[in-house]
Amino acid sequence: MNNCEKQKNTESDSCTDKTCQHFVDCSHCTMAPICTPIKANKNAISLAQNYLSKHTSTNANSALFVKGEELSCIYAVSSGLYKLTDINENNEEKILGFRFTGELIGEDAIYPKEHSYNAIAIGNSSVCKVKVDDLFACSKAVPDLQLNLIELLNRQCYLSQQEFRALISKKSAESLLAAFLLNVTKRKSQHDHSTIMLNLPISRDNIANFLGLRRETLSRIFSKLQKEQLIQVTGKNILLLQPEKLSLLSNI
Amino acid sequence: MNNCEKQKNTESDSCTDKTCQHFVDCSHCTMAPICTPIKANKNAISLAQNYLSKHTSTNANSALFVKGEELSCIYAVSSGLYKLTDINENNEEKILGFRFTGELIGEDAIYPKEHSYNAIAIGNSSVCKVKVDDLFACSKAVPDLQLNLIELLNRQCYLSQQEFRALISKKSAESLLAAFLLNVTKRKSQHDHSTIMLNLPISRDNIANFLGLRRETLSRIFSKLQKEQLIQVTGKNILLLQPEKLSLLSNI
DNA sequence: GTTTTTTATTGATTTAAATCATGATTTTTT
DNA sequence: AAAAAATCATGATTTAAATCAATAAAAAAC
Repeated sequence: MNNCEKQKNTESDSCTDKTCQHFVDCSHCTMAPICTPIKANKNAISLAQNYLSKHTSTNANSALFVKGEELSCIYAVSSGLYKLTDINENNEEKILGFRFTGELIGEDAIYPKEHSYNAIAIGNSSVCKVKVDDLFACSKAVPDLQLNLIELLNRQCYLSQQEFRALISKKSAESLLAAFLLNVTKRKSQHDHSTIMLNLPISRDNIANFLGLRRETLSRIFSKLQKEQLIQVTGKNILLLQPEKLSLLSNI
Repeated sequence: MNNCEKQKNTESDSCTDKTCQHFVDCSHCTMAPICTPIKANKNAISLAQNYLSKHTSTNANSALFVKGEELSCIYAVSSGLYKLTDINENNEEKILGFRFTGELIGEDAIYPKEHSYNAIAIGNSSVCKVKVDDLFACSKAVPDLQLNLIELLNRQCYLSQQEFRALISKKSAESLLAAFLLNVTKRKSQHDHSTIMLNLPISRDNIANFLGLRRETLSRIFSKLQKEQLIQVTGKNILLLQPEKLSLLSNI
């Protein structure tokens, strides 16, 4: 059986598996829809042995995979946070998005069969992974699995688009930041239901990079929103004092 | 059999079917991967009757579907061009993307089962459509169909992301336009292999809207690029005189 | 073919964000 | 615990794009 399952059964906060540093609860795992149909189908179990998710961790600032790498697995973040990046002509990093706990990574490489970005851990992080070849082979035998897979892939496609949309309707720096904070809050709340207290372990530089702003500009906007009592920043924690006002701002 | 097929067989430039105004060649259709496996499988034909693609047209400035509408079909553009839009608080249109011949529309609604944007025809346009419920039911019976479907959906997800990336990585108005022209050229060349002569029936207002620029700014950039001999504009036709230089511009 | 409406260009001015510059915090290393 | 490095904040100045304004050119309507 998969490592996720093992860890869940230990009911422990730490993990005996050397490849794993965090407690993982499969019952809330994003990839459950493609793991559970297998378990209900005895004929499929042997097929599935190869693909069922394995848990592995990535050290802070290390790559889970890099751009150009051939697709072998798709991943679901089980702890921590990853940034998706590309390097431009001038060797500068451009951040294309972030992936929080419960979100998929690499699933958008199924078509060109090659990763189109680098996936870098922000802080020590971990993922569950499934081998795509085995997954596809197995899904031929288990119709329910296929439909779940399609929906799972589509869900991430939808989330990625939402993340982009917050950016391209771009108007002022202020509305960009407001939209970003709301987008992240929404995504994180799917998992931990903390709607107004955001723990955001992303550096200002990284946020500015993603939003296409200069660090100085972002810093000024953070100060402005705080002065106007819309947010309260305490280190990496951001308290959204008036989410409705932020929402108005994000739409202007 | 489906209407696409019929039209192909007529070998005519016009179509007797009242719902159809254009010649359609199924052999190059984006949705062929989900139509052809069916035809090779006799048992599946009866199942497939309901979902196999139907050809329908949309008048200029009319909606193929609107935001919030429940997902019933996914579409492949067979002629013309659609814009994907949303309406903001101030009742202003925001263009989220364009879909050219051969590209899918609505496929990203599979997860929330509800369209997240309006699809509006730019000029008289047409699509092939497949019913998703029937398609999914049928794909349970035909494993090859499912895998093709996954790949097809993922391909569009990839293309959509490329379209967005052209927007978020760039800073100056000039690099935005350069990236847009190259992105569109690339996408259109997949279909008609005209790499440097772009027929772009999108108004300046619509391009500016999509790029997040003001019409005046876009107009100035068009003039600038033309003065610098990078492009030559003749009405709706844009000749990319120096694509390499545009590419350099787009990366700055 | 002419008028009306829409769409596109170009100039002058204002403004929001970038850039330049410096110091303050925070984090990491030793 | 001190030193070094990285990150963050804020002021002064410059700049690119927005805004305001006025035509010009194309489409659409008559």
